[in-house]
Amino acid sequence: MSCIPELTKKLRARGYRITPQRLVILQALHEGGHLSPLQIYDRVHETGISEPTVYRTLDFLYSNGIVSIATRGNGHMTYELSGDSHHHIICRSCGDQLEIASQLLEPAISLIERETGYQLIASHLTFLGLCPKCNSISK
Amino acid sequence: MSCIPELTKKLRARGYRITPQRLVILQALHEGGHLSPLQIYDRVHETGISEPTVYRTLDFLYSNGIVSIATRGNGHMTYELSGDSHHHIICRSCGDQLEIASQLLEPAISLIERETGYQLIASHLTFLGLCPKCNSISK
DNA sequence: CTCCTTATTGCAAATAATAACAATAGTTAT
DNA sequence: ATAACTATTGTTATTATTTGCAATAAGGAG
Repeated sequence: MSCIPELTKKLRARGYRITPQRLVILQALHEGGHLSPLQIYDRVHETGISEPTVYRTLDFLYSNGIVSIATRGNGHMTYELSGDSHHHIICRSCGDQLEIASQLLEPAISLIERETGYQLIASHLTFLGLCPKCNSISK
Repeated sequence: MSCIPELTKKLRARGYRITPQRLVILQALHEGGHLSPLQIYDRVHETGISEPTVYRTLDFLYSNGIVSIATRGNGHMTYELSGDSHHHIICRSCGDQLEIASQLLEPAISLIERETGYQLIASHLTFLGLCPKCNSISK
């Protein structure tokens, strides 16, 4: 969806700067997929990047729609590159995860955009639910 | 949606226990609306409830669908009672919040439930977007 | 009502995340 | 290239959140 040159252009246009730290963290996310802040720190701290920078960079990338929060189970967040749009359901009982194709949500999203005037950034939503197995047990 | 007697019944059926601490925290959420863990702790610590208990109780209530995460701006989460179902859009640029009626999402949610077999817990979703004002500026 | 089982709590300590601020280094213009 | 402007970084210190474990108490059985 957004390759590096595109990204840098967009960010610079907004007055932000492209730093080695940001590129390294993007790279780590590219290689690692879903990662928590500390997992990212583990991967990059040998280059001299500090912990606060990891957190700040993730906030920054998140606010700019470049990474998304992939899961928020029990407070622990993991981040991943936005891009390929899909969503997750997590079973609140067994923790199982399932991907949802983005098409299932597209109608609702454009409806919301029309109703509210907002432009949504909805590349990775996470739903909480009960998987069929746990659902039948809990009855 | 779920009054206290109902709740206690449901939780006990699952093998959990109803403690004074849990009731006090529920009460605080009932009175306070959106609250962060530490805001809740401020409200209840005079009753002797410890900080870890606040966090653990919120996790517990969240896993059981009794409270929802209301916002996750910059990592700071606030919790609120589930129940009256509505959703939020937060403008990633100015932070403005808007409520979305749950009806807008209901079709998509039941579609997902049919497709996946999961039963969704989707009383409070948070979307990130750009409000009309910020959207026009950033062009 | 009393005993038993074990979920839940508080305490103390460890880890994760954020804030403040001076120093550094992208970026644009000269 | 060089200079100037200021976003971004690292350091240090602070605050927030989680963990381990012994002590407590909720809820069911007798």
